[in-house]
Amino acid sequence: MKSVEENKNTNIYMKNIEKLCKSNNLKLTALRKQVLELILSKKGLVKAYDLLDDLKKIQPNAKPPTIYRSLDFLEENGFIHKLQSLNAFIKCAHPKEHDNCYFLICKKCDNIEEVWSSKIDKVVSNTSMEKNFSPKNVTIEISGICHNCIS
Amino acid sequence: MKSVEENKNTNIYMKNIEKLCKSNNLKLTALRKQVLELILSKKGLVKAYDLLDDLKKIQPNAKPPTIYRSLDFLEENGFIHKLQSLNAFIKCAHPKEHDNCYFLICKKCDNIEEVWSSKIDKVVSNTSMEKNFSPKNVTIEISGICHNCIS
DNA sequence: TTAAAGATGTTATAATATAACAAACTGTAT
DNA sequence: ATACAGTTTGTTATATTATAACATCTTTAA
Repeated sequence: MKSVEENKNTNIYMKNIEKLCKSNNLKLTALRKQVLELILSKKGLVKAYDLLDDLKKIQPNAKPPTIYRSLDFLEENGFIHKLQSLNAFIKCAHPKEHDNCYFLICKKCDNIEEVWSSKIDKVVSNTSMEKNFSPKNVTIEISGICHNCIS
Repeated sequence: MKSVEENKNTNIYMKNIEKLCKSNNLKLTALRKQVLELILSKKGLVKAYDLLDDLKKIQPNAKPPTIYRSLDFLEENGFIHKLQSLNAFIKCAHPKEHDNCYFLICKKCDNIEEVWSSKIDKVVSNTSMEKNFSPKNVTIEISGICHNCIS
């Protein structure tokens, strides 16, 4: 059961996404919206097939492609991130506000912190430039122990 | 068919790995060595099941766990890397010489460059420290267009 | 209004990875 | 040498993650 506060935050988040889709001419269809809402309803990470199970409760005929297509749409447009090292998905904390971000993944409590840092961006673009490499997608995932779990 | 030069490099590489295993008290068994040699025999990336097919030519009874266990050993000890965004493996360019590294992955020619940079290391450890996060494993994969493919 | 593009439905299968238990091997203390 | 503990490998089975291919429906723009 979600708290009133959480529902409120989810609503604000969805309103923002709807606005962003409108202004970017993106089609947030009923299905895509439903999938995103399911992702938001989780505290942290979501696995594709867990999401599929959830979706099946609403749309019993949902199949893997149903989920993966929506995930593709949401990821391409920066509303969610895929954590490559975990084969899992998570909502973007600040959709359309920044390009690259990185993730601090706690091995103990599974908490994920999405961090944005101009310093990281700068280092990535500088080191890429040195190699005459033109970066498009940046994956930075750091697993370790978070502040809550360091005793 | 590999050139004389490539074979020579592979031999030097393997000698180094053998030395490292000896000094670190690691068991480079025949199987693990064989798997590593198969990885070295590829120019760049290797997929686990391609490797399995290769291994089957030598050991017809090899099964997925055969490969994955060896890959685990090789990765744990820093002799190969797993590219999380591609579900693929690649030899480590400088085994035991540095901790973290990152990868420039060309979308056009599939070339992978392994890069080490103290600047990246510093930024990762600094930003982690700011968040009171203790990093253990760092995944940095940058896909884009390499210097050869930028026209 | 109709053709083209895009989104979804559906079936099937590909690709990646691990669990669980048995057997063989390795090192070591006795 | 021997027995035992720990590690590695063999083996069967299955779990998990993801996409191909084609049909149908919807939306959009000419």
